[in-house]
Amino acid sequence: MSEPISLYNSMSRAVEPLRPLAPPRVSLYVCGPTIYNYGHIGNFRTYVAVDLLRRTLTHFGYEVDHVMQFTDVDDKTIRGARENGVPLKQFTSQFREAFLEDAKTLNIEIPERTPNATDHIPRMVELIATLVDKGAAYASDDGSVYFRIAAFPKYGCLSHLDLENLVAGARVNQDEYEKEGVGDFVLWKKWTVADGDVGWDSPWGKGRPGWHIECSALSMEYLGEEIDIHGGGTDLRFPHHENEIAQSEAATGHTFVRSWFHVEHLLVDGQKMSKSLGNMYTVRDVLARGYTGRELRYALLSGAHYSKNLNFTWQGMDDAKTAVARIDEWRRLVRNLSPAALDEPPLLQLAADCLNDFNAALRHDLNANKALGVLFNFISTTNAGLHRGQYLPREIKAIDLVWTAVDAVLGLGDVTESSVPAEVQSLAEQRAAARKAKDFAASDTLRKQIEALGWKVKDTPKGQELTAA
RNA sequence: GGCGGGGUAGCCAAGUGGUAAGGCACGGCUCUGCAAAAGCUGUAUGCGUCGGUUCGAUUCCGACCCUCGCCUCCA
Repeated sequence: MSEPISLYNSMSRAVEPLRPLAPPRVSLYVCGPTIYNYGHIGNFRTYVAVDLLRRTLTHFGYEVDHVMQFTDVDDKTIRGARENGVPLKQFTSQFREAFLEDAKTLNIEIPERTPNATDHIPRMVELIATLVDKGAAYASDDGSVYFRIAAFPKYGCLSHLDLENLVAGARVNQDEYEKEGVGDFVLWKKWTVADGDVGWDSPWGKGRPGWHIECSALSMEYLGEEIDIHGGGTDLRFPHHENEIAQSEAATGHTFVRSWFHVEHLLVDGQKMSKSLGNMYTVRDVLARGYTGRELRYALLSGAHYSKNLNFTWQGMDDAKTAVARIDEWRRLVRNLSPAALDEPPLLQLAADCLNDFNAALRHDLNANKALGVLFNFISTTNAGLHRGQYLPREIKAIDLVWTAVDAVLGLGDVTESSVPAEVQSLAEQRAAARKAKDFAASDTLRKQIEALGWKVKDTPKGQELTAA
């Protein structure tokens, strides 16, 4: 049984109740990365937000059918392959793998299907042919095919741009003289020398698909002509998604997407990421600075609502690290108190309230920050009770189950206790002996040695506790 | 020029027509050999500025200031 949820639809510019075509199924298409390089944290901000969406949908009882393509042919991938002297496929596959690894680092659930664009060229050609037949596209003399914007009066409906201003815009490419209209965009690019051995045969000659057509083709191929949610970074709104709508609806004659989900960009130190500023960080860069994927995920989730700019700073990463440590500390406490092995969650009003508030926050356009606030309030309250020993084992179980439910959405994961190295263990034993002998000078020295090895010692009523720093 | 997003404590960030969640940082206390962790507690009479509507506005309206983004292939 699926529960109602509201999402901001950037087409209508309003938060609307989600009304899937065939509940409980929700079809979700997300524009994936162009795999010519490692993804940066800005890319992953988008995919973490999408992951929050899919986990939330699942949490509320929907069956998510999620497709995300990998763009493995375009100017950048072709250039990269040539510069490295390797076949296109070889060049892109390494970055496809890297993306999946980084997604795993961030505990992002992999979509049900992740097709490569180049595996579906015939489907794209077919779609382009349909558009040509319907008069919505035309082949130029040289063998490229363009979409005819004049044939699609709705053009601009998503980005709310009007063609008059488009023409006045500064960045219109004036070089493509073959086009009938300045706003017309390419569906099929004729082969050029720079493409090397990359190219496919088509009714219009050798070439490759334009960027926009792949998403239309793959979305329709896997999810049908009309889908529930289509998402991606905010920059894709125009022209990419606008063009997708034009292509798809001109071909099918009906609605392509019911709700548009756009994730706002991430900034670094208040500025747009760019190579020249040296602030384009990959997930790997963040790990290299000593942070974990969990901490990055927390920072990405809590930094701002998905619809607003998120300002990434190293200070923010430090804050995230401490916040995650607070959660972890609470989790250790709960687990060490051995919750009862029960299948049925017992009644604990506190736990029920927490889940209700948590759900309410998510239901309203994925308010992750508010949801986290609910969690932290729960942590504070239960920490006090747990330290006082006021809960019965079955109540501790109820607390434990709250985390299970909440983390199914947040995806922060549980602390994984790494095994204590023998050297650290040995130092810890010496320290325990020193403390017993009340040789606190030796004890403090040993603690420093243990810390130098990357571990923290904590003295508890039950003895020392070791955790990886 | 067109369209849109922001301006809330030292930093980050929710939120609502009735008197401000949460995280981080900081101070005090409890606990501790000392720490750590945790708890308790203190930090915005205030939510860009000026007007207006209202019994009452940070929340609605108007003007203005500042800032960010998009306007043809960048998540």
